[in-house]
Amino acid sequence: MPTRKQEKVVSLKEITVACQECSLNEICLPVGVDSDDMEQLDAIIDRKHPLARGENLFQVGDAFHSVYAVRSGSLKTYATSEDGQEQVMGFQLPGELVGLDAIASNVHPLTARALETTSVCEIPFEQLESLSGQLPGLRQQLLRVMSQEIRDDEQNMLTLGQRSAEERLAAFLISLSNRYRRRGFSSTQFNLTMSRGDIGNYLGLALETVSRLFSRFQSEGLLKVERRNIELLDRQRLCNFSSANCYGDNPKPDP
Amino acid sequence: MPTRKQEKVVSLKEITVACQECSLNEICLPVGVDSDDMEQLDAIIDRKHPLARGENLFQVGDAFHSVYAVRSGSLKTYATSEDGQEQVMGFQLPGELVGLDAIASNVHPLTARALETTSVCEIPFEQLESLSGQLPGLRQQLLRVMSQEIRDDEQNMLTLGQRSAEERLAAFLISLSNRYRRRGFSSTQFNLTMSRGDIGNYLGLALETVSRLFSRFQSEGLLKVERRNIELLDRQRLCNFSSANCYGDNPKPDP
DNA sequence: ATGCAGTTTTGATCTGCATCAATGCCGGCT
DNA sequence: AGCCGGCATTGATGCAGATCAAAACTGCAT
Repeated sequence: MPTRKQEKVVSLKEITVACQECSLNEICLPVGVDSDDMEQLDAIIDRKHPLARGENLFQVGDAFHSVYAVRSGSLKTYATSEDGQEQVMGFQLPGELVGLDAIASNVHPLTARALETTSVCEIPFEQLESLSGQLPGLRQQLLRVMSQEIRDDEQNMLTLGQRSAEERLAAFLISLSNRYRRRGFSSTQFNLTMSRGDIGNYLGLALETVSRLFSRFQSEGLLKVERRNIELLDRQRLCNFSSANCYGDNPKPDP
Repeated sequence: MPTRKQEKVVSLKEITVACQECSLNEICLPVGVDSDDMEQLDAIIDRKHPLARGENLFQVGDAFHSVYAVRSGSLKTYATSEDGQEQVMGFQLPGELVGLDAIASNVHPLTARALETTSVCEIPFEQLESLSGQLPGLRQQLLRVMSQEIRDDEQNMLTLGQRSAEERLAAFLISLSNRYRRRGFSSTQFNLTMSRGDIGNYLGLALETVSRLFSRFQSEGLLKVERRNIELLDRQRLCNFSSANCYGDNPKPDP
């Protein structure tokens, strides 16, 4: 996350912010839910106190009761195969939902771990589901969010299936950049909250390959990287590199 | 599909089968929907006449109006990148739904093409969505189906991200086998309705690699392959090969 | 400060699979 | 029947990226 200076000094006392006042309002579940309805949604949402870096929100095999929206910080989700190795499935930034993959089986198929101090909203699924029966806006939004997740996963399959290492990393950085911009953070300068190993694992690459590519991108003037701090210097060129469609990706420079 | 002798002689005249009488009833959307409710679901479903091999059900960029359930035959879904190359995202067998990835954007992000003569049920999404507001069973089932698709895509990411060519093909065959069994077909002998190229593309492999692996699996006594006809001879060993969890995969031999 | 553990970088080597190329096979069409 | 075009098999070669190895850096605890 871009700034995390305050993590240690902020009061751990829970500060309750209603959905209406939440700065993520516009990019979280409530999109498309009108304000009368939002009160009802708000009523079932539980704000938990923050997780420390390395703490698990839930683990593989845990019974499924709730989905979670990230309020601040970030998570990684990963599966563990029987031989013990991890496969990172995704990273969640503020405003994004986790746990939707557990609805079908009622058991979490992935572990969600905090990459930094992270707070989430807990949304009990049974209540969300039944509320969505009464509120068409909420129901539609829930379906849209799930559909988008399917879409994103398909995009990842494409990346893993036929992109080169360089294309994968470029696409990953552009995606992060877009997601940060959407949330009002800088899209050209941000902190990677995950390790090189996590990135490589997620992209199907060795961590050494990720590290080498960062060095090469830097030497080619595409970006500046210093440990986990990234500055994208030539977003356009990076975008071309990624062989993703970059339409509307670069509408205007950051504020 | 296992048997397709009748394709050419079957009457093209549409034979309407209500969901209640459909043999896919138990594995399609109606699962968990009681019979009173099913009549309502049935009323909005439109049975289209069959697609010929190579025909598209919908294409990239088409406006989204409906999701479809495969009744018989099979489809592949694929994206096309701007440089014109395909990425196969999945194969749909009878009882499976296509098009759920278009809800978020209202535009189909993939093309769905018939791999053989294929018939589908069209389910207008607006009606499905509003009906799901009234029928909790249907709503829950819809969420489960979407959640399962997210789950499956995650599984594919794992396969693409860190499995060897041999593990990928083994996992693919086991998955097909399971899906056929679920539908009441033989799980040990079936026809691949897709080309080697499609399989390779889907698995992130060159078609030559797929071909070589088939030959090798055959010489190792794992299976018998003759053109597109597959017979799994040692499902257990193949399953171990796939390094997927095979619990409950092999409960009993085929009838 | 100093030391230590985790992370990252960089270098050297190896290998699985892609790619290129050629031949064989089957099914459809005339 | 015989030809043609798409699909599949099989072989030879090359390379992107994995793996192995070691050094450098960062932050934390003493």
